[in-house]
Amino acid sequence: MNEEASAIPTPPWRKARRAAPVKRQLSQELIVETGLRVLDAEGLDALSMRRIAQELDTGPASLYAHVAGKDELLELIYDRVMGEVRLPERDPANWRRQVREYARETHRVLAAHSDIAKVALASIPTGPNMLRLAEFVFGLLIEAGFSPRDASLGMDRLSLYVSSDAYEGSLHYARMRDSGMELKEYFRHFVGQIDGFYRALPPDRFPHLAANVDALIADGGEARFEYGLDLVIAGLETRPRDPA
Amino acid sequence: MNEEASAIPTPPWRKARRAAPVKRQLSQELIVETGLRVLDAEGLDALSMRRIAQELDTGPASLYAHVAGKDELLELIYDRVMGEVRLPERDPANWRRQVREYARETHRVLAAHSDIAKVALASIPTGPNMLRLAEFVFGLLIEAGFSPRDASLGMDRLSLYVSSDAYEGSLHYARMRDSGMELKEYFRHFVGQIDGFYRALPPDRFPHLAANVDALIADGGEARFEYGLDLVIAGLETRPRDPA
DNA sequence: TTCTAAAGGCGAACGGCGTTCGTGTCAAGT
DNA sequence: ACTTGACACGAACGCCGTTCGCCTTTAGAA
Repeated sequence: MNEEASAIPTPPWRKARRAAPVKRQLSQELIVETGLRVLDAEGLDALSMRRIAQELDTGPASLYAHVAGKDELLELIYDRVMGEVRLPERDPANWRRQVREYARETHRVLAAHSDIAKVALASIPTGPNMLRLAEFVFGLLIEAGFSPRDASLGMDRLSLYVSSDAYEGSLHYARMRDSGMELKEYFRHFVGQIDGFYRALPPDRFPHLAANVDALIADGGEARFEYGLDLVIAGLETRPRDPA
Repeated sequence: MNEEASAIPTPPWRKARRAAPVKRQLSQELIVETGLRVLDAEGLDALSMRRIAQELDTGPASLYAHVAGKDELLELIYDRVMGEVRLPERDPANWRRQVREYARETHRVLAAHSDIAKVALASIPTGPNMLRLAEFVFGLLIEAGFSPRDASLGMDRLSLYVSSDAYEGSLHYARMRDSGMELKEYFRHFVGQIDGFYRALPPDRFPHLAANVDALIADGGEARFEYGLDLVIAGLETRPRDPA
C-alpha cells in the first residue's frame, strides 16, 4: 500500500489510473510468505509456481523476477520457517537438557509446517536462520567441553536425526491428508493395518517379529523420536569432555 | 522367446505373423529390473514411466497392466534392492559388531543404487526382503538380551539413521552427476565452497563457528556415518539387558 | 513537460510428467 | 469356428518448471 495515497485523496491534476495499481507489489518476501501459506494449507505437492502465482493473481512467469527458481524458493521458505525456532540462553552446565530442548523445539517447528522437513533434509544449510541455530548448538557443545570434532559431528548427526524424523512424520501427515481422514481416525486405521500385517506373518520364517507384535506397534511417533534422542544424547555422554 | 517357434520352422498352416511377436514378454519383474537399470544409470529424476516404457520399446500405458502406478513400482524396486543385502549368521554375543556390520552393509547397498535411499525413507517397509532384514536385526537385539521395546525402537531408529544418511549422501551424488564433474573434482569443489562460506562468516555473530572452521569441514560422509553409528550403538549399550 | 531506458509483469508456449480411456490384437477355451 | 478375456498401446488430459518476447509502468534526464 502507498501510504501517501491512503492519507490524502487522489490529486485531481494527476489523471486517474484506469485500474487500481494497488497490487504492484510483488516481492521476494511476499512470494515466500504466500508459498508458506500454500504449503501449510495444502502440502508440498500442491506447492507449485503456478499455484503461488494464482494466489497472487498473476502468472507463473512473474515470480521469476524475484526468485531464481523453485529450488531457491523452497530454501527461502525453509530458512523463513527456521526463523520461528526459539532459542534459550546458552547454559553449558545443562547441555543435556538444552540439547534435548533444542531438538524438540526444532522438531516442533518442522512438524508445524507439515512438509517442509523434506526440504530440510535435501538442502545444504546456508541461510541466516540456519546459521543462528548452528551457532547455538555448536557453541553449546563447545562450551560444554566437547572437542571441536565431537561438537561438529554431534551437531551434524543431531540435525540429521531431527530432520529425518520430522520427514518421516510428515509422510504420515501427507497420507492422512490425502485419505481425507481425521488424525485420530487415520491413526486407528494405520495401526490396525500394521497390526494385521504383522500378525499374519508366518512364525516359522519370522519368529522374533511374530512373537513380539505388541512391542513392534506399541510406540507412536513421539515416543520413537524421544527414544532416538535419548540414544544420541547417551552416545554423546560417552565422549570425553574437558571440564570448563 | 517362444521355444516352440525357435525349435521348428513356422508351421505353414498358421498364417505368418506380420511382425515378430518375440517381445510379448512384459512382466512385473522385467519392468522392475528395467527400472532399476535406469535408476542406476541416470538417477531417480530420470526414472519415469515413459523412460522405462521407452527402454522396453512400448508406451507408458503398457506398464499399468503389471504395476499399479509409479509409487508401487518404486517400492518394488526398493525391495528388490534390499534383496542384495547379505546377512551373516546371528551371533548375539557380538551384537555390537553385528549391528554395526548390518548398518554398514545396508548403507553400502543403498549407496550402490544411488537414489533409492529416497524411496527407502518414504516407504513403509512391508516387502519380503525388508522383513528379512527386520527379522535379522530385531532377533539379534532380542537374543542379545534387550527388551522387546528396546529391540523394536532400536531397530526402528537404526533403520531411520541408515536410510537418512544414505539419502543425504545420494543428494551429493545427484548434484555431482548434474554438474558433470568427476567425484574427486566435485568433492574438491564442494569442500572449497563450504570452506569459503564458513570463513566469510562475521566472527562477532558466529564466534564458535568462525573459530572452528577446520573441524566443521574436516570429516567427510563416511566418517560422519561411522560417528553417528557409534553414537547409536553407545546409546544402546546404556539400555538394560538380560544376560542370556 | 517530454523523452528514454530499464525493470518488472505476464500471456503463450515448450517439453516434460503420471495416469486413463478406448481400441486393437492375439491366445486359449469352448 | 467362435467367443472371451487378458494384455498392448496410441492418444489424450491435466498437471508441472521454465523461457521467450512483448507490454506496461515509472524514474530520472533533458
